[in-house]
Amino acid sequence: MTTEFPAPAPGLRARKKQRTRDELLRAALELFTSQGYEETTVDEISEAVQVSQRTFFRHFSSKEDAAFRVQDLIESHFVTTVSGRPPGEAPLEAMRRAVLDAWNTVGEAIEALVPLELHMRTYQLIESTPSLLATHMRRSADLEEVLARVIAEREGLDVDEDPRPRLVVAAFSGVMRMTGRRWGAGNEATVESIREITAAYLDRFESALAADWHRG
Amino acid sequence: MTTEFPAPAPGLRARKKQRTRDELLRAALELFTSQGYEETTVDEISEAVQVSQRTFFRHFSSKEDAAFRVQDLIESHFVTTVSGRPPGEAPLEAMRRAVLDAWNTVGEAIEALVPLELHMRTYQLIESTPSLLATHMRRSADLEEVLARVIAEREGLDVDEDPRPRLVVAAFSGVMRMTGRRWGAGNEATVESIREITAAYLDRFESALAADWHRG
DNA sequence: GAGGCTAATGTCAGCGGCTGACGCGAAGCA
DNA sequence: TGCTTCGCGTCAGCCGCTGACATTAGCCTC
Repeated sequence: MTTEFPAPAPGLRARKKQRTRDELLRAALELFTSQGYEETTVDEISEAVQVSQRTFFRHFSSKEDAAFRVQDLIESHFVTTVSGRPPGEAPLEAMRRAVLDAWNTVGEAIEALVPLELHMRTYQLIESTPSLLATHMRRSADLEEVLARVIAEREGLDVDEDPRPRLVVAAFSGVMRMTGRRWGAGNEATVESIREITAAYLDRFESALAADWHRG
Repeated sequence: MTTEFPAPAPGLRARKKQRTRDELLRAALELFTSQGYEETTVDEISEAVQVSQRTFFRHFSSKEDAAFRVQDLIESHFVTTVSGRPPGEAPLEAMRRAVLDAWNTVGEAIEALVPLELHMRTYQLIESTPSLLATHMRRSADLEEVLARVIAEREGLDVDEDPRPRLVVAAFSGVMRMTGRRWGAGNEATVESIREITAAYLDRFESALAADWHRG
């Protein structure tokens, strides 16, 4: 556990670097959420961490990059979880379980970067800031593509031949976007809250798909 | 027709202004499509029209604004057309007819701004430029909201009470986004081509919705 | 543990998008 | 004709972002 193979005990330099990165991220999100994204200057962020502006851009490719850093983590976490679902599950079921699972386990991973509550506020900010929302939507489209390929592979399908993987993912993503929006608009900025909303929407969605629409 | 109420015969100054605006738009799109959006400088655009950079920003709130000016026209044209459909038509049918109608009539309106073919190339550019695509998707979401309200009003529904308007519009928009993408990826950059693709996709979509899925 | 090597940061100069302030000259109007 | 308006040019400046070079502090080897 101390000096093993996959953990080559990062040296002081690496740790310092990581610390700077973390502090920059925290300061950025704190400033973004407290005074607005557009209103926050990269100079302000760097100054808050006592670092030059250039250093900020060495750690984050852009101001937006900082805003979406935690999302990166969450999304890759989700993709990994989906990939790990047993092959027997139907695609929608796998994604449903994966997203609920993910919300249970991703918390501590987030917490290692920034306080969970800070991320929740950041997400609300993304939903309410036009330029960030635009990027968020494009990123979601990218994620859909990745998911479609994962699902296609699970089912042994060619994503360019069979439209169903993309369709399932599109429907699922639609529901997820809806929940994200609904949650972002509300006041319950907690993980439990988003888990609940997600579960509720997915349940309704799936039962609506499965039910006989021509009966009650 | 000459000096009527809604057309107060624009004076020389107004015409000059309009001319400058048109030239700027054309030059911008021409440069965007020929050398790329990010690679084009506002200075280049202004210089091509022999005006100061400041003048560009007096006519366009941003570089992006120029890229989406024609889209603005098309979208408002489409919304107007939908609003004008007879109330008897079902929502999906109204939107289907509106979009096909719109493609027939919007051509000359576009042509009044820029050559049609230039707009077609611009659309393809939007689809293939990340930052523009992001904005495009956010704009589509805004348009969905507007459409949902139009549909809700047609049907005498409250858009915040009944989810169906938003659902229908979401499904319709999904199909439209798909056609836009497919068309943008292809080589047939003509209005006829996009009209054909649109009609084909909508037909398949509607029949898929209407058909009995449990029979061949 | 003294040397050189390297990686993280600071500094500086500069580009491109965008804005406010001010002045000018031409179009509109009395 | 003279006054007003308004479209435009100019200038200065902020902010996001980048390349180039200097500096220093961790590290690595002898």
